[in-house]
Amino acid sequence: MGARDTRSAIREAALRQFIAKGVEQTSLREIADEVGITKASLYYHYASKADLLLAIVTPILFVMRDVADVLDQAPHTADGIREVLRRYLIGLLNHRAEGSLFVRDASAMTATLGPILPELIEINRRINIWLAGPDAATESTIRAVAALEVLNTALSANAAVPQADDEELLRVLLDAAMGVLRL
Amino acid sequence: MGARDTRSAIREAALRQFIAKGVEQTSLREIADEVGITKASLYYHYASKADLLLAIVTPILFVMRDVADVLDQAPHTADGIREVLRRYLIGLLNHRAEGSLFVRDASAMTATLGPILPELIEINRRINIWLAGPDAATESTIRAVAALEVLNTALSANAAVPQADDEELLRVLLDAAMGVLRL
DNA sequence: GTCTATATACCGATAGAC
DNA sequence: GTCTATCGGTATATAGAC
Repeated sequence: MGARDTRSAIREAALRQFIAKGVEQTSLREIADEVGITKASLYYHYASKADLLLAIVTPILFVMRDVADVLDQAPHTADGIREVLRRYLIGLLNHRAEGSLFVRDASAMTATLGPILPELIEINRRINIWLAGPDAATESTIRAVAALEVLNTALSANAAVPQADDEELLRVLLDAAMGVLRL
Repeated sequence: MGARDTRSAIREAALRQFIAKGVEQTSLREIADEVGITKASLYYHYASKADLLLAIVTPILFVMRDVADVLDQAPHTADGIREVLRRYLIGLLNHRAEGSLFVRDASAMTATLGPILPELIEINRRINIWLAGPDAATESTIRAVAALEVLNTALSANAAVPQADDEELLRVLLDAAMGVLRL
């Protein structure tokens, strides 16, 4: 097995166990066991547990950057807002496994992800402010936070609504989030 | 300081640190230090870390039981649904500190809360099914999950929307959740 | 009830042979 | 790249004096 394959196998085993048991509840030995190597060999591929976790969740950072990049160009109209929400939701659906780590293990993320966490928080803040709109009334801000929460339902929908396919999740959650924003 | 006071002080210090740093990232020594006793003394009051965590989050179990108890009596009409959601949301607002542990540290909860977690999951499932209604179409189920997610926004609203008071959170989130359910 | 001291175990991480 | 062996640290939990 080449280096690329082993690295992938490590990330996949780690992601699976992180989701199943939690980040802190999963030791590097357990991950190595699943891959079929020793803990010391795992350290050859990833310098630390934080490094491994970072490699796993960076796709989420890219999704958020992608959304942030269109914020200033998108018109703050019903269609513009729907387009931003759609982009956010599609990104989550494409990376729901990695994304679910953030909601099921937010404490571990905060404790471990030094470099990228501030950027994620800042992007999230920007999206919230943009969604709330120029008036920035308290009610609008609450609705903006709640609308994103609706989209985050995509991360746990597989467990709660297994019969729903991605197209239906996209359509229903997008419509529900727009409703929360009263659009 | 009597036994009752020490026990309360332990729970309060633990809750504060669990929220600030996460359950797994908080050691019993750190909790004992904040209370001003030693770790060994803490063990006199709580038999284990799991025991302490259980004592902290049981109010949430009572809230959920309270909601579950009215499910079968409440009519499945707009008014009946609003009343169930209101009860759920008021319960969360009254115990948002304890409740936020479940969303920020769900993995630790799963790993630690043996006895009560199955009951919480079962109640959550019952509420979802009741909310989705007798048709149980996929879209209705998705909307039910998303509506509860909107209410859960109350748990993080203090950080995201500090200027919102509880009355406004109750009014806006309840309205938003009803909107998600198309009522 | 609180303490000091300790048992036991596992963790993340490293050294160095192959 | 993978291994064996180990370091240093901290965790939960317990024993027993006061």
